[in-house]
Amino acid sequence: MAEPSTAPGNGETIPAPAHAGEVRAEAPARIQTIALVDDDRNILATLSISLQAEGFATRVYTDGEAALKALLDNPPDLAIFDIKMPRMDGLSLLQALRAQSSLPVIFLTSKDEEPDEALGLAMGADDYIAKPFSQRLLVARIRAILRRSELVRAPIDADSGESLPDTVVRGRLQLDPARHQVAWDGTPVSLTVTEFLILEALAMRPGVVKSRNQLMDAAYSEDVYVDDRTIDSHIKRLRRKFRAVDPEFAAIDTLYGAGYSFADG
Amino acid sequence: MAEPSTAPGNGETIPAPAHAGEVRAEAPARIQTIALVDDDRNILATLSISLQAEGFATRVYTDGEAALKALLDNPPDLAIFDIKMPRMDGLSLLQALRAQSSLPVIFLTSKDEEPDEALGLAMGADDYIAKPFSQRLLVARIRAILRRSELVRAPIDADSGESLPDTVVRGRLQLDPARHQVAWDGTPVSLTVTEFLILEALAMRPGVVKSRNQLMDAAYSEDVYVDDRTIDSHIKRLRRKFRAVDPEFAAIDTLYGAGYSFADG
DNA sequence: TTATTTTTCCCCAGATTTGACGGAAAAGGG
DNA sequence: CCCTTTTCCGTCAAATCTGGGGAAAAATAA
Repeated sequence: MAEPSTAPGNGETIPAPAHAGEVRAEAPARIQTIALVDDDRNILATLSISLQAEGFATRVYTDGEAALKALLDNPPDLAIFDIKMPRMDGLSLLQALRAQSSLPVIFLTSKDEEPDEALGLAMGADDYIAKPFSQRLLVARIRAILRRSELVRAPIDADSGESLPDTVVRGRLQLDPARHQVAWDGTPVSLTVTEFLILEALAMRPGVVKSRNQLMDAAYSEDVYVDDRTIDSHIKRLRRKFRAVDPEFAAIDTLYGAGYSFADG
Repeated sequence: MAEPSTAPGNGETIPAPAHAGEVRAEAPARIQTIALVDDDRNILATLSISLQAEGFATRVYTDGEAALKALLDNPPDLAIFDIKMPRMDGLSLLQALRAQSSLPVIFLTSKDEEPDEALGLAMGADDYIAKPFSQRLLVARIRAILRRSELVRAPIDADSGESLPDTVVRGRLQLDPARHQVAWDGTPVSLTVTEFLILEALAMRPGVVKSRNQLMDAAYSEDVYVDDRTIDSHIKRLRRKFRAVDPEFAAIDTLYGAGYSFADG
Protein backbone atom coordinates (compact mmCIF):
# COMPACT_ATOMS: atom_id res chain seq x y z
CA MET A 1 0.00 0.00 0.00
CA ALA A 2 1.38 3.33 -0.95
CA GLU A 3 2.46 5.41 1.95
CA PRO A 4 2.17 9.12 2.37
CA SER A 5 5.33 10.99 1.64
CA THR A 6 6.82 10.66 5.04
CA ALA A 7 6.36 7.41 6.82
CA PRO A 8 3.51 8.09 9.16
CA GLY A 9 5.70 8.53 12.09
CA ASN A 10 4.41 10.60 14.88
CA GLY A 11 3.23 14.07 14.85
CA GLU A 12 4.24 15.83 11.68
CA THR A 13 1.60 18.29 10.78
CA ILE A 14 0.65 17.86 7.18
CA PRO A 15 -0.84 21.03 5.82
CA ALA A 16 -3.94 20.87 3.75
CA PRO A 17 -3.44 21.54 0.06
CA ALA A 18 -4.06 25.07 -1.00
CA HIS A 19 -7.14 24.42 -3.05
CA ALA A 20 -9.24 22.55 -0.59
CA GLY A 21 -11.27 19.98 -2.42
CA GLU A 22 -14.67 21.03 -1.28
CA VAL A 23 -16.22 24.37 -1.13
CA ARG A 24 -16.92 25.73 2.26
CA ALA A 25 -17.62 29.39 2.65
CA GLU A 26 -18.32 30.21 6.29
CA ALA A 27 -15.74 32.27 8.10
CA PRO A 28 -12.43 33.63 6.88
CA ALA A 29 -11.04 30.14 6.46
CA ARG A 30 -8.59 29.30 9.14
CA ILE A 31 -7.25 25.88 8.43
CA GLN A 32 -8.18 23.52 11.17
CA THR A 33 -5.97 20.77 12.40
CA ILE A 34 -7.09 17.28 13.17
CA ALA A 35 -5.06 14.73 15.04
CA LEU A 36 -5.47 11.10 14.06
CA VAL A 37 -4.54 8.32 16.45
CA ASP A 38 -4.62 4.77 15.20
CA ASP A 39 -2.25 1.87 15.16
CA ASP A 40 -3.02 1.00 11.57
CA ARG A 41 -0.89 3.06 9.28
CA ASN A 42 -2.98 2.36 6.27
CA ILE A 43 -5.98 3.78 7.93
CA LEU A 44 -3.99 6.75 9.05
CA ALA A 45 -2.74 7.37 5.56
CA THR A 46 -6.13 7.10 3.97
CA LEU A 47 -7.86 9.21 6.53
CA SER A 48 -5.16 11.75 6.32
CA ILE A 49 -5.50 12.10 2.59
CA SER A 50 -9.24 12.35 2.75
CA LEU A 51 -9.21 15.01 5.38
CA GLN A 52 -6.58 17.01 3.64
CA ALA A 53 -8.65 16.90 0.52
CA GLU A 54 -11.43 18.42 2.56
CA GLY A 55 -9.23 21.25 3.64
CA PHE A 56 -8.02 20.11 7.03
CA ALA A 57 -4.47 19.87 8.21
CA THR A 58 -3.71 16.52 9.80
CA ARG A 59 -1.34 15.11 12.37
CA VAL A 60 -1.00 11.39 12.78
CA TYR A 61 0.07 9.23 15.68
CA THR A 62 0.35 5.50 15.96
CA ASP A 63 1.21 5.50 19.59
CA GLY A 64 -1.25 6.49 22.26
CA GLU A 65 1.17 7.78 24.81
CA ALA A 66 3.06 9.90 22.40
CA ALA A 67 -0.22 11.19 21.11
CA LEU A 68 -1.42 12.14 24.55
CA LYS A 69 1.63 14.19 25.16
CA ALA A 70 1.38 15.97 21.87
CA LEU A 71 -2.33 16.60 22.24
CA LEU A 72 -1.75 18.32 25.53
CA ASP A 73 1.34 20.12 24.41
CA ASN A 74 0.10 21.46 21.18
CA PRO A 75 -3.61 20.82 20.87
CA PRO A 76 -5.20 20.46 17.45
CA ASP A 77 -8.77 21.53 16.83
CA LEU A 78 -10.09 18.02 17.06
CA ALA A 79 -8.81 14.50 17.57
CA ILE A 80 -9.92 11.16 16.20
CA PHE A 81 -9.09 7.97 18.11
CA ASP A 82 -9.42 4.39 17.24
CA ILE A 83 -10.94 2.70 20.22
CA LYS A 84 -8.77 -0.37 19.99
CA MET A 85 -5.11 0.21 20.09
CA PRO A 86 -2.27 -1.81 21.49
CA ARG A 87 -0.31 0.06 24.09
CA MET A 88 -2.83 2.58 25.20
CA ASP A 89 -6.28 2.15 23.80
CA GLY A 90 -8.63 4.93 22.86
CA LEU A 91 -10.65 4.83 26.01
CA SER A 92 -7.68 5.15 28.31
CA LEU A 93 -6.30 7.82 26.08
CA LEU A 94 -9.51 9.76 26.28
CA GLN A 95 -9.62 9.37 30.01
CA ALA A 96 -6.14 10.66 30.41
CA LEU A 97 -6.80 13.48 28.00
CA ARG A 98 -10.01 14.56 29.65
CA ALA A 99 -8.20 15.04 32.90
CA GLN A 100 -6.58 18.10 31.43
CA SER A 101 -8.33 19.05 28.26
CA SER A 102 -11.73 19.45 26.71
CA LEU A 103 -10.50 18.89 23.19
CA PRO A 104 -13.25 17.59 20.91
CA VAL A 105 -12.80 13.89 20.27
CA ILE A 106 -14.35 11.45 17.85
CA PHE A 107 -14.08 7.72 18.40
CA LEU A 108 -13.72 5.14 15.72
CA THR A 109 -15.25 1.82 16.64
CA SER A 110 -15.61 -1.47 14.90
CA LYS A 111 -19.06 -2.56 13.99
CA ASP A 112 -19.32 -5.18 16.67
CA GLU A 113 -18.82 -2.91 19.62
CA GLU A 114 -22.16 -1.53 20.53
CA PRO A 115 -21.62 -1.04 24.24
CA ASP A 116 -18.52 1.02 23.69
CA GLU A 117 -20.58 3.74 22.20
CA ALA A 118 -22.35 4.52 25.39
CA LEU A 119 -19.17 4.09 27.28
CA GLY A 120 -17.18 6.34 25.03
CA LEU A 121 -19.76 9.05 25.03
CA ALA A 122 -20.14 8.80 28.76
CA MET A 123 -16.46 9.28 29.13
CA GLY A 124 -16.57 12.48 27.22
CA ALA A 125 -16.14 11.70 23.57
CA ASP A 126 -18.06 14.11 21.42
CA ASP A 127 -19.07 11.58 18.87
CA TYR A 128 -18.27 8.13 17.65
CA ILE A 129 -18.36 6.53 14.26
CA ALA A 130 -18.58 2.86 13.48
CA LYS A 131 -16.22 1.42 10.94
CA PRO A 132 -16.50 1.21 8.12
CA PHE A 133 -17.84 4.58 7.32
CA SER A 134 -17.93 6.89 4.35
CA GLN A 135 -15.73 9.87 3.99
CA ARG A 136 -18.84 11.94 3.69
CA LEU A 137 -20.14 10.87 7.05
CA LEU A 138 -16.85 11.46 8.78
CA VAL A 139 -16.41 14.91 7.38
CA ALA A 140 -19.97 15.82 8.21
CA ARG A 141 -19.46 14.79 11.82
CA ILE A 142 -16.19 16.61 12.06
CA ARG A 143 -17.66 19.80 10.75
CA ALA A 144 -20.64 19.52 13.05
CA ILE A 145 -18.43 19.17 16.07
CA LEU A 146 -16.06 21.91 15.07
CA ARG A 147 -18.95 24.22 14.52
CA ARG A 148 -20.32 23.42 17.93
CA SER A 149 -17.05 23.92 19.71
CA GLU A 150 -16.48 27.20 17.94
CA LEU A 151 -19.79 28.42 19.19
CA VAL A 152 -18.79 27.52 22.69
CA ARG A 153 -15.38 29.03 22.39
CA ALA A 154 -16.66 32.29 20.96
CA PRO A 155 -19.54 32.68 23.29
CA ILE A 156 -22.30 35.22 23.07
CA ASP A 157 -20.12 38.16 22.18
CA ALA A 158 -21.49 41.28 23.76
CA ASP A 159 -24.49 41.04 26.04
CA SER A 160 -26.55 42.01 23.07
CA GLY A 161 -25.19 39.02 21.25
CA GLU A 162 -27.79 36.50 22.29
CA SER A 163 -30.13 38.05 19.80
CA LEU A 164 -31.19 34.85 18.14
CA PRO A 165 -34.60 35.88 16.98
CA ASP A 166 -36.92 33.40 18.61
CA THR A 167 -39.58 33.47 16.01
CA VAL A 168 -39.37 34.25 12.37
CA VAL A 169 -42.33 36.06 10.95
CA ARG A 170 -43.16 35.88 7.28
CA GLY A 171 -46.37 37.66 6.66
CA ARG A 172 -49.05 35.69 8.42
CA LEU A 173 -46.70 32.85 9.22
CA GLN A 174 -44.87 32.64 12.48
CA LEU A 175 -42.15 30.08 12.76
CA ASP A 176 -40.03 29.23 15.75
CA PRO A 177 -37.02 27.20 14.68
CA ALA A 178 -35.84 26.54 18.20
CA ARG A 179 -39.14 25.07 19.30
CA HIS A 180 -40.19 23.63 15.98
CA GLN A 181 -43.42 25.50 16.37
CA VAL A 182 -45.48 27.09 13.68
CA ALA A 183 -48.52 29.29 13.63
CA TRP A 184 -50.66 30.90 10.95
CA ASP A 185 -52.33 34.14 11.99
CA GLY A 186 -51.46 33.15 15.49
CA THR A 187 -53.22 29.81 15.28
CA PRO A 188 -50.78 27.02 15.98
CA VAL A 189 -50.30 24.41 13.31
CA SER A 190 -48.81 21.11 14.29
CA LEU A 191 -46.16 19.84 11.90
CA THR A 192 -43.97 16.79 11.81
CA VAL A 193 -40.23 17.22 11.73
CA THR A 194 -39.86 16.73 8.03
CA GLU A 195 -42.72 19.05 7.27
CA PHE A 196 -41.22 21.64 9.51
CA LEU A 197 -37.81 21.47 7.89
CA ILE A 198 -39.25 21.83 4.45
CA LEU A 199 -41.44 24.73 5.43
CA GLU A 200 -38.53 26.36 7.18
CA ALA A 201 -36.33 26.08 4.12
CA LEU A 202 -39.02 27.73 2.06
CA ALA A 203 -40.00 30.41 4.52
CA MET A 204 -36.48 31.50 5.29
CA ARG A 205 -36.18 32.81 1.77
CA PRO A 206 -39.55 34.01 0.70
CA GLY A 207 -40.02 34.14 -3.01
CA VAL A 208 -36.93 32.12 -3.76
CA VAL A 209 -37.60 28.96 -5.66
CA LYS A 210 -36.28 25.83 -4.03
CA SER A 211 -35.84 22.76 -6.15
CA ARG A 212 -36.89 19.44 -4.73
CA ASN A 213 -33.26 18.54 -4.34
CA GLN A 214 -32.63 21.62 -2.31
CA LEU A 215 -35.57 20.84 -0.10
CA MET A 216 -34.28 17.32 0.37
CA ASP A 217 -31.03 18.80 1.42
CA ALA A 218 -32.79 20.92 3.97
CA ALA A 219 -34.83 18.10 5.39
CA TYR A 220 -32.49 15.14 5.27
CA SER A 221 -28.91 14.33 6.00
CA GLU A 222 -26.71 14.27 2.98
CA ASP A 223 -26.61 10.57 2.42
CA VAL A 224 -30.32 10.07 2.15
CA TYR A 225 -32.19 10.19 -1.08
CA VAL A 226 -35.90 9.97 -1.45
CA ASP A 227 -38.04 10.12 -4.50
CA ASP A 228 -38.87 13.57 -5.82
CA ARG A 229 -42.55 12.91 -5.37
CA THR A 230 -41.98 12.42 -1.69
CA ILE A 231 -41.29 16.11 -1.42
CA ASP A 232 -44.57 16.67 -3.20
CA SER A 233 -46.25 14.57 -0.58
CA HIS A 234 -44.89 16.68 2.21
CA ILE A 235 -45.96 19.83 0.44
CA LYS A 236 -49.36 18.30 0.04
CA ARG A 237 -49.66 17.67 3.75
CA LEU A 238 -48.30 21.08 4.62
CA ARG A 239 -50.92 22.72 2.49
CA ARG A 240 -53.63 20.54 3.92
CA LYS A 241 -52.68 21.39 7.48
CA PHE A 242 -52.61 25.09 6.76
CA ARG A 243 -55.86 24.96 4.87
CA ALA A 244 -57.44 23.38 7.90
CA VAL A 245 -56.67 26.61 9.69
CA ASP A 246 -57.24 28.97 6.81
CA PRO A 247 -59.17 27.66 3.82
CA GLU A 248 -57.73 30.47 1.70
CA PHE A 249 -54.15 29.44 2.44
CA ALA A 250 -52.01 29.79 -0.67
CA ALA A 251 -48.59 30.79 0.58
CA ILE A 252 -46.76 27.81 -0.88
CA ASP A 253 -46.41 28.29 -4.61
CA THR A 254 -45.60 25.67 -7.17
CA LEU A 255 -43.21 26.63 -9.92
CA TYR A 256 -43.89 24.20 -12.68
CA GLY A 257 -40.74 22.39 -13.60
CA ALA A 258 -38.65 24.17 -11.00
CA GLY A 259 -39.81 23.54 -7.46
CA TYR A 260 -41.65 25.37 -4.72
CA SER A 261 -41.45 28.75 -3.09
CA PHE A 262 -42.96 30.56 -0.16
CA ALA A 263 -45.03 33.53 -1.24
CA ASP A 264 -43.47 36.89 -0.62
CA GLY A 265 -45.19 39.06 1.94
CA MET B 1 -10.66 11.36 -25.35
CA ALA B 2 -7.96 8.81 -25.86
CA GLU B 3 -10.23 5.83 -25.78
CA PRO B 4 -8.68 2.48 -25.02
CA SER B 5 -11.51 1.09 -27.03
CA THR B 6 -9.47 -1.94 -27.93
CA ALA B 7 -9.72 -3.53 -24.55
CA PRO B 8 -12.83 -5.65 -24.68
CA GLY B 9 -15.44 -4.76 -22.14
CA ASN B 10 -13.77 -1.50 -21.39
CA GLY B 11 -15.31 1.85 -21.72
CA GLU B 12 -18.24 1.63 -24.03
CA THR B 13 -20.67 4.28 -23.07
CA ILE B 14 -24.08 2.80 -23.11
CA PRO B 15 -26.74 5.41 -23.44
CA ALA B 16 -29.68 5.31 -21.14
CA PRO B 17 -33.09 4.72 -22.61
CA ALA B 18 -34.76 7.79 -23.93
CA HIS B 19 -37.34 8.30 -21.28
CA ALA B 20 -35.27 8.59 -18.14
CA GLY B 21 -37.21 7.78 -15.05
CA GLU B 22 -36.27 10.78 -13.04
CA VAL B 23 -37.36 14.31 -12.89
CA ARG B 24 -35.08 17.26 -13.15
CA ALA B 25 -35.72 20.56 -11.58
CA GLU B 26 -33.49 23.45 -12.48
CA ALA B 27 -32.27 22.65 -15.95
CA PRO B 28 -33.94 20.16 -18.21
CA ALA B 29 -32.86 16.54 -18.22
CA ARG B 30 -29.19 15.92 -18.38
CA ILE B 31 -28.42 12.25 -18.34
CA GLN B 32 -25.78 11.41 -15.80
CA THR B 33 -23.02 8.96 -16.46
CA ILE B 34 -21.75 6.36 -14.07
CA ALA B 35 -18.54 4.41 -14.50
CA LEU B 36 -18.47 0.84 -13.21
CA VAL B 37 -15.22 -0.91 -12.46
CA ASP B 38 -15.28 -4.57 -11.58
CA ASP B 39 -13.52 -7.66 -12.82
CA ASP B 40 -16.68 -9.71 -12.76
CA ARG B 41 -18.51 -9.19 -16.00
CA ASN B 42 -21.71 -10.61 -14.65
CA ILE B 43 -21.84 -8.03 -11.97
CA LEU B 44 -20.98 -5.35 -14.45
CA ALA B 45 -23.72 -6.42 -16.75
CA THR B 46 -26.31 -6.61 -14.02
CA LEU B 47 -25.38 -3.31 -12.53
CA SER B 48 -25.24 -1.68 -15.86
CA ILE B 49 -28.71 -2.80 -16.77
CA SER B 50 -30.14 -1.77 -13.45
CA LEU B 51 -28.65 1.65 -13.64
CA GLN B 52 -29.71 2.19 -17.19
CA ALA B 53 -33.21 1.26 -16.19
CA GLU B 54 -32.98 4.06 -13.67
CA GLY B 55 -32.04 6.53 -16.33
CA PHE B 56 -28.29 6.66 -16.00
CA ALA B 57 -25.80 6.18 -18.76
CA THR B 58 -23.12 3.68 -17.83
CA ARG B 59 -19.54 2.94 -18.74
CA VAL B 60 -17.94 -0.30 -17.71
CA TYR B 61 -14.32 -1.31 -17.13
CA THR B 62 -12.88 -4.60 -16.11
CA ASP B 63 -9.38 -3.35 -15.83
CA GLY B 64 -8.31 -0.94 -13.16
CA GLU B 65 -5.54 0.76 -15.05
CA ALA B 66 -7.58 1.35 -18.13
CA ALA B 67 -10.34 2.64 -15.92
CA LEU B 68 -8.06 5.09 -14.17
CA LYS B 69 -6.97 6.55 -17.42
CA ALA B 70 -10.48 6.92 -18.70
CA LEU B 71 -11.76 8.35 -15.44
CA LEU B 72 -9.19 11.08 -15.57
CA ASP B 73 -9.49 11.64 -19.28
CA ASN B 74 -13.19 11.82 -19.53
CA PRO B 75 -14.71 11.86 -16.10
CA PRO B 76 -18.20 10.52 -15.56
CA ASP B 77 -20.47 11.97 -12.90
CA LEU B 78 -19.71 9.19 -10.48
CA ALA B 79 -17.73 5.97 -10.30
CA ILE B 80 -18.37 2.64 -8.60
CA PHE B 81 -15.44 0.35 -7.79
CA ASP B 82 -15.24 -3.15 -6.58
CA ILE B 83 -12.70 -3.26 -3.81
CA LYS B 84 -11.16 -6.50 -4.95
CA MET B 85 -9.81 -6.64 -8.41
CA PRO B 86 -6.88 -8.43 -9.97
CA ARG B 87 -4.41 -6.09 -11.61
CA MET B 88 -5.17 -2.93 -9.79
CA ASP B 89 -7.59 -3.24 -6.94
CA GLY B 90 -10.15 -0.69 -5.97
CA LEU B 91 -8.14 0.74 -3.14
CA SER B 92 -5.11 1.50 -5.24
CA LEU B 93 -7.33 2.79 -7.93
CA LEU B 94 -9.00 5.16 -5.54
CA GLN B 95 -5.71 6.35 -4.21
CA ALA B 96 -4.36 7.00 -7.65
CA LEU B 97 -7.54 8.71 -8.67
CA ARG B 98 -7.70 10.89 -5.60
CA ALA B 99 -4.30 12.27 -6.42
CA GLN B 100 -5.83 14.11 -9.32
CA SER B 101 -9.55 14.11 -9.01
CA SER B 102 -12.35 14.53 -6.53
CA LEU B 103 -14.75 12.45 -8.54
CA PRO B 104 -17.41 10.92 -6.30
CA VAL B 105 -16.70 7.25 -5.71
CA ILE B 106 -18.72 4.43 -4.23
CA PHE B 107 -17.06 1.21 -3.15
CA LEU B 108 -18.53 -2.22 -3.38
CA THR B 109 -17.31 -4.60 -0.71
CA SER B 110 -17.94 -8.25 -0.15
CA LYS B 111 -19.42 -9.30 3.12
CA ASP B 112 -16.74 -11.84 3.81
CA GLU B 113 -13.77 -9.59 3.52
CA GLU B 114 -11.53 -8.73 6.36
CA PRO B 115 -13.72 -6.18 8.01
CA ASP B 116 -11.05 -3.99 9.45
CA GLU B 117 -8.37 -4.17 6.82
CA ALA B 118 -10.24 -3.61 3.66
CA LEU B 119 -13.20 -1.79 4.99
CA GLY B 120 -11.18 0.53 7.08
CA LEU B 121 -9.39 1.58 3.97
CA ALA B 122 -12.50 2.16 2.02
CA MET B 123 -12.81 5.36 3.90
CA GLY B 124 -11.43 7.51 1.18
CA ALA B 125 -14.50 6.80 -0.85
CA ASP B 126 -17.57 8.92 -0.68
CA ASP B 127 -19.63 5.98 0.25
CA TYR B 128 -19.44 2.24 0.29
CA ILE B 129 -21.95 -0.53 -0.01
CA ALA B 130 -21.59 -4.10 1.18
CA LYS B 131 -22.54 -6.87 -1.17
CA PRO B 132 -25.10 -8.14 -1.53
CA PHE B 133 -27.12 -5.00 -1.76
CA SER B 134 -30.48 -4.11 -3.13
CA GLN B 135 -30.69 -2.16 -6.31
CA ARG B 136 -32.87 0.28 -4.48
CA LEU B 137 -30.22 0.98 -1.91
CA LEU B 138 -27.55 1.46 -4.52
CA VAL B 139 -29.63 3.86 -6.53
CA ALA B 140 -30.56 5.82 -3.45
CA ARG B 141 -26.92 6.23 -2.52
CA ILE B 142 -26.00 7.25 -6.02
CA ARG B 143 -28.71 9.84 -6.14
CA ALA B 144 -27.78 11.16 -2.72
CA ILE B 145 -24.22 11.69 -3.80
CA LEU B 146 -25.11 13.19 -7.13
CA ARG B 147 -27.58 15.49 -5.49
CA ARG B 148 -24.94 16.68 -3.13
CA SER B 149 -22.37 17.33 -5.80
CA GLU B 150 -24.96 19.20 -7.79
CA LEU B 151 -25.81 21.35 -4.85
CA VAL B 152 -22.19 22.15 -4.32
CA ARG B 153 -21.80 23.21 -7.90
CA ALA B 154 -24.89 25.33 -8.09
CA PRO B 155 -25.87 27.54 -5.23
CA ILE B 156 -24.16 30.44 -3.60
CA ASP B 157 -27.18 31.05 -1.48
CA ALA B 158 -26.18 29.71 1.94
CA ASP B 159 -28.19 30.66 4.96
CA SER B 160 -26.18 33.61 6.07
CA GLY B 161 -24.89 35.29 2.95
CA GLU B 162 -27.43 37.92 2.10
CA SER B 163 -25.11 39.19 -0.58
CA LEU B 164 -26.98 37.84 -3.53
CA PRO B 165 -27.08 39.99 -6.61
CA ASP B 166 -30.78 39.45 -6.66
CA THR B 167 -32.21 40.89 -9.80
CA VAL B 168 -30.57 41.62 -13.07
CA VAL B 169 -31.85 44.73 -14.75
CA ARG B 170 -31.51 45.27 -18.48
CA GLY B 171 -33.27 48.40 -19.47
CA ARG B 172 -36.93 47.84 -18.88
CA LEU B 173 -36.44 44.18 -18.14
CA GLN B 174 -35.97 42.86 -14.66
CA LEU B 175 -34.89 39.31 -14.24
CA ASP B 176 -34.45 37.39 -11.02
CA PRO B 177 -32.85 34.00 -11.49
CA ALA B 178 -33.29 32.86 -7.91
CA ARG B 179 -37.01 33.49 -8.02
CA HIS B 180 -37.51 32.51 -11.61
CA GLN B 181 -39.22 35.83 -11.90
CA VAL B 182 -39.33 38.25 -14.78
CA ALA B 183 -40.89 41.66 -15.15
CA TRP B 184 -41.17 44.24 -17.89
CA ASP B 185 -41.50 47.79 -16.67
CA GLY B 186 -42.29 46.27 -13.35
CA THR B 187 -45.16 44.18 -14.64
CA PRO B 188 -44.53 40.52 -13.94
CA VAL B 189 -44.40 38.17 -16.88
CA SER B 190 -44.82 34.50 -16.22
CA LEU B 191 -42.37 32.28 -18.08
CA THR B 192 -41.79 28.58 -18.24
CA VAL B 193 -38.40 27.23 -17.29
CA THR B 194 -37.21 26.85 -20.84
CA GLU B 195 -38.38 30.29 -21.79
CA PHE B 196 -36.70 31.71 -18.77
CA LEU B 197 -33.39 30.09 -19.55
CA ILE B 198 -33.42 31.32 -23.10
CA LEU B 199 -34.33 34.84 -22.11
CA GLU B 200 -31.67 34.79 -19.45
CA ALA B 201 -29.03 33.73 -21.92
CA LEU B 202 -29.98 36.60 -24.16
CA ALA B 203 -30.39 39.24 -21.49
CA MET B 204 -27.14 38.49 -19.76
CA ARG B 205 -25.31 39.74 -22.82
CA PRO B 206 -27.33 42.51 -24.31
CA GLY B 207 -26.57 43.16 -27.93
CA VAL B 208 -24.62 39.96 -28.38
CA VAL B 209 -26.00 37.61 -30.98
CA LYS B 210 -26.73 34.14 -29.76
CA SER B 211 -27.02 31.39 -32.29
CA ARG B 212 -29.77 28.87 -31.89
CA ASN B 213 -27.21 26.32 -30.85
CA GLN B 214 -25.95 28.57 -28.13
CA LEU B 215 -29.44 29.11 -26.89
CA MET B 216 -30.00 25.39 -26.87
CA ASP B 217 -26.94 24.98 -24.74
CA ALA B 218 -28.27 27.53 -22.33
CA ALA B 219 -31.66 25.93 -22.06
CA TYR B 220 -30.76 22.28 -22.27
CA SER B 221 -27.73 21.08 -20.38
CA GLU B 222 -25.70 20.25 -23.44
CA ASP B 223 -26.93 16.72 -23.93
CA VAL B 224 -30.22 17.31 -25.59
CA TYR B 225 -30.63 18.40 -29.15
CA VAL B 226 -33.78 19.78 -30.56
CA ASP B 227 -34.74 21.21 -33.86
CA ASP B 228 -33.64 24.75 -34.65
CA ARG B 229 -37.24 25.70 -35.26
CA THR B 230 -37.97 24.79 -31.66
CA ILE B 231 -35.90 27.71 -30.49
CA ASP B 232 -37.92 29.85 -32.83
CA SER B 233 -41.01 28.59 -31.10
CA HIS B 234 -39.74 29.61 -27.73
CA ILE B 235 -38.75 33.02 -29.00
CA LYS B 236 -42.20 33.31 -30.44
CA ARG B 237 -43.77 32.54 -27.09
CA LEU B 238 -41.47 34.90 -25.30
CA ARG B 239 -42.38 37.75 -27.63
CA ARG B 240 -46.03 36.95 -27.31
CA LYS B 241 -45.92 37.01 -23.53
CA PHE B 242 -44.08 40.30 -23.47
CA ARG B 243 -46.34 41.83 -26.05
CA ALA B 244 -49.27 40.96 -23.85
CA VAL B 245 -47.77 43.33 -21.34
CA ASP B 246 -46.39 45.89 -23.75
CA PRO B 247 -47.69 45.84 -27.32
CA GLU B 248 -44.64 47.80 -28.43
CA PHE B 249 -42.25 45.20 -27.09
CA ALA B 250 -39.31 44.72 -29.44
CA ALA B 251 -36.36 43.90 -27.24
CA ILE B 252 -35.65 40.53 -28.81
CA ASP B 253 -34.04 41.10 -32.17
CA THR B 254 -33.72 38.62 -34.98
CA LEU B 255 -30.39 38.51 -36.77
CA TYR B 256 -31.24 37.03 -40.08
CA GLY B 257 -29.17 33.94 -40.66
CA ALA B 258 -27.38 34.24 -37.32
CA GLY B 259 -29.68 34.03 -34.35
CA TYR B 260 -31.22 36.32 -31.78
CA SER B 261 -30.08 39.05 -29.46
CA PHE B 262 -31.45 41.12 -26.64
CA ALA B 263 -31.61 44.82 -27.50
CA ASP B 264 -29.12 47.04 -25.72
CA GLY B 265 -30.62 49.48 -23.29
C1' DT C 1 -44.59 -6.59 21.73
C1' DT C 2 -48.55 -3.94 19.70
C1' DA C 3 -50.56 0.37 18.47
C1' DT C 4 -49.81 4.96 16.45
C1' DT C 5 -47.67 8.22 13.81
C1' DT C 6 -44.84 9.50 10.20
C1' DT C 7 -42.75 8.77 5.90
C1' DT C 8 -42.24 6.93 1.53
C1' DC C 9 -43.83 5.24 -2.61
C1' DC C 10 -47.13 4.38 -6.34
C1' DC C 11 -50.63 5.52 -9.50
C1' DC C 12 -53.75 8.27 -12.00
C1' DA C 13 -56.37 12.26 -13.81
C1' DG C 14 -55.96 16.73 -15.12
C1' DA C 15 -52.83 20.69 -16.40
C1' DT C 16 -49.06 22.56 -18.45
C1' DT C 17 -45.34 22.61 -21.37
C1' DT C 18 -42.90 21.31 -25.36
C1' DG C 19 -41.22 20.06 -29.88
C1' DA C 20 -42.55 19.87 -34.38
C1' DC C 21 -45.14 20.95 -38.71
C1' DG C 22 -46.91 23.78 -42.42
C1' DG C 23 -48.04 27.74 -44.60
C1' DA C 24 -47.57 32.76 -44.73
C1' DA C 25 -44.59 36.53 -44.33
C1' DA C 26 -40.20 38.81 -44.42
C1' DA C 27 -35.40 39.34 -45.74
C1' DG C 28 -31.57 38.90 -48.73
C1' DG C 29 -29.34 38.32 -53.31
C1' DG C 30 -29.00 39.00 -58.13
C1' DC D 1 -38.64 42.40 -59.50
C1' DC D 2 -38.21 37.48 -58.90
C1' DC D 3 -36.49 33.71 -56.49
C1' DT D 4 -34.44 31.51 -52.48
C1' DT D 5 -33.62 31.34 -47.71
C1' DT D 6 -35.00 32.25 -43.22
C1' DT D 7 -38.25 33.47 -39.80
C1' DC D 8 -42.85 33.88 -37.82
C1' DC D 9 -47.12 32.16 -36.10
C1' DG D 10 -51.01 29.13 -35.18
C1' DT D 11 -51.93 24.58 -34.15
C1' DC D 12 -51.62 19.93 -32.22
C1' DA D 13 -50.16 15.68 -30.33
C1' DA D 14 -46.81 13.98 -27.26
C1' DA D 15 -44.22 14.43 -23.23
C1' DT D 16 -43.81 16.08 -18.69
C1' DC D 17 -45.45 17.75 -14.19
C1' DT D 18 -48.38 18.33 -10.28
C1' DG D 19 -52.02 17.30 -6.80
C1' DG D 20 -54.11 14.06 -4.45
C1' DG D 21 -55.66 9.59 -2.72
C1' DG D 22 -54.10 5.65 -0.74
C1' DA D 23 -51.37 1.61 0.68
C1' DA D 24 -47.08 -0.16 2.27
C1' DA D 25 -42.99 0.56 5.04
C1' DA D 26 -40.49 2.76 8.80
C1' DA D 27 -40.07 4.97 12.75
C1' DT D 28 -42.01 6.05 17.47
C1' DA D 29 -44.65 5.59 21.23
C1' DA D 30 -47.09 2.90 24.42
